[in-house]
Amino acid sequence: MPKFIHVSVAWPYANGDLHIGHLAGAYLPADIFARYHRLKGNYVLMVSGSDSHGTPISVEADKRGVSARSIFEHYHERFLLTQQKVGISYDLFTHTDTENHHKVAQDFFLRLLEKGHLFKQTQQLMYSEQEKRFLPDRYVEGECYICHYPNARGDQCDNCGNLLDATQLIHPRNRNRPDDKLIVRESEHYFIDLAQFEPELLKYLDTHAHHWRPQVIRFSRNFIEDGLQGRPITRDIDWGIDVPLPGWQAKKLYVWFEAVMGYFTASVEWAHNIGKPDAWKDWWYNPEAEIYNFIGKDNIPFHTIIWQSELMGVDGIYNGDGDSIGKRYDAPLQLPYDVPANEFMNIEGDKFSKSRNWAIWLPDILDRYQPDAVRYYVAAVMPETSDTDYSWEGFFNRVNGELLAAWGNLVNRMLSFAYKRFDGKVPTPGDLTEADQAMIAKAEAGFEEVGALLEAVKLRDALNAAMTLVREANGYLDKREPWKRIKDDPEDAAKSVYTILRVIDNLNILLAPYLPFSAQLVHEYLGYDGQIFGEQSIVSYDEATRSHKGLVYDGSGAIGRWEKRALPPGQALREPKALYVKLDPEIIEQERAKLGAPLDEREIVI
RNA sequence: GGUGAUGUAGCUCAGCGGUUAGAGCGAUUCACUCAUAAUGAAUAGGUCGCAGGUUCAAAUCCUGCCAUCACCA
Repeated sequence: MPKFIHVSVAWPYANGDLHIGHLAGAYLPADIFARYHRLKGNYVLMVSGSDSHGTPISVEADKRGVSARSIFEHYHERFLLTQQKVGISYDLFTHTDTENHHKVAQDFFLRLLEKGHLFKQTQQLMYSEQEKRFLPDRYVEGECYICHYPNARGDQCDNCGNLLDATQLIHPRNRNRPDDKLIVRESEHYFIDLAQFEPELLKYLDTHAHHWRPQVIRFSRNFIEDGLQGRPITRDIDWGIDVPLPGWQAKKLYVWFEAVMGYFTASVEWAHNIGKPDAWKDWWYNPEAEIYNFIGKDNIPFHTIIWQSELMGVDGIYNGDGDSIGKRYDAPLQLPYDVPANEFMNIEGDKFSKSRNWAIWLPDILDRYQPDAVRYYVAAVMPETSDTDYSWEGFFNRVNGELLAAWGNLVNRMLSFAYKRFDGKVPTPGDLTEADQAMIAKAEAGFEEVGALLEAVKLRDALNAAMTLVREANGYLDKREPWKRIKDDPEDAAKSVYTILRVIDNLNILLAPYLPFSAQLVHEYLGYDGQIFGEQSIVSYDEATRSHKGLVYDGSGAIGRWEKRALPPGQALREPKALYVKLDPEIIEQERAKLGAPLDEREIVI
């Protein structure tokens, strides 16, 4: 029975390009996981989108003197192109400024209000007399009341690192208008009453603890033990989703409150786009479905506490409960089954920093390196259990020494040998020797072994297991020596060459979730037609007042299956070419020299 | 200050109560030449941060300390 697998992927802030941390933290693990489940024949719905709201977008817009909208549209476009280029196979990658997202977020708000999960409270906030508005914390500067550093920001002090309350700063001032007068003023806001959900949250964590990563469970439990506070879900800003209440139009929904809903709203949008408006319920109301949230560790409480509370609070929404679509499942709204949060990926030993440009930008490196090379290295050092380090020497060693030398070379050496010496066809062997059969059995057993690791979201271990089989295949060849036997015992050479091609065919599927681009090439060199995976494309969608673009995946033509493949003897091969570009050792120093230096944005070419 | 993580071969890491502590890379030697000089085999290399404790048995559990880091005050 196929399973319903929802792959919810963290929503990137659309205020700058995607970098290697995004890829390692969420997008690549999600994509590998989704591709595996598609090969298994499961129903996968993988969604994400650009986070269009929030202060970081406004800050970037002010810095450049343009509108918030133009900032997020610019980066949304670049996110689409970047992720298409590196092969992140979203069923839908949309953004949070769609009419659909606005409406669903407002409906969530109203339903939470109606069910008594919200309360109103007055807050003290910094108000600008010149701008006639409440200032976001980042726009306020002043003397730190802890360490007395004179240029602390309203949200955090860059000198002592403490998080600050903007209203307590000594001599507060408007960052953009030195002569402005700031006063503390009261403003009324809605809060979500998280404490109401505590017993259910603890029960939820208990029932999932056995298959969650230990650090995710620990962090979530500590968060609850520290005491769940009401959290404000509205703000006095002008860029965001309107609070859907009379008299509240000047305020907006807080970005953290509405952005996590994107997993749900994007599912609803996807169903609408494919013309089956209630198809999303197969994941969100189906008790058999499994929802996985792929995020970075900085986001854990939002995805193990806050999002669950929102979902519990709106249970029953759009499920035959006063809506036009009707009921499809008689079950509560589904909570995430697993939140496989990744740790951080540092760069050459130092933390990522946008301001110092200590970063590896995806559009930049995808200009120079193959997507599968980047995917391979990032998967090999994926921060699943602890922080890891991206180093250019590591990239060079892994790509040249493992991806190219072990796997690419195995494919190349035997496909070209078969192509030249066996008349461009898969050899027709007689009875295989014991060693041949054992080698085939080992490769076939990989579907169980690697598959179990992938299902447990142990992606680095799964890759290691597949690469171990690659090494064994190289070892097998060394013993069977078809290049010698072709001279003295051609029948025996036919057996070992057939065996190794068949092994390559199987290993290629095991590696396909990691290396989708080269897997397709190997598939074709072996003489097969058709696509292992579906097609990605960028599509424009119109709503009543505006339109937006999304990255979508069409798997209808995909023929790849996670199962043993019996390569047909006699099948015509296609002339193989080397799969991977060999890296020059010079790149190590060249790339290191780029770190920390300013980098201009360039057009992304697919 | 509190909480938590990390500290294992030259490097990157796995192992988290039980036979002589493992893998990949790097080093050395040998084999091979089909292949992008790519592969395979063998060898060398560790008192598992330090000090105590629990146990028949500890890298693995407990306590303290040191170092590094993260989160929260």
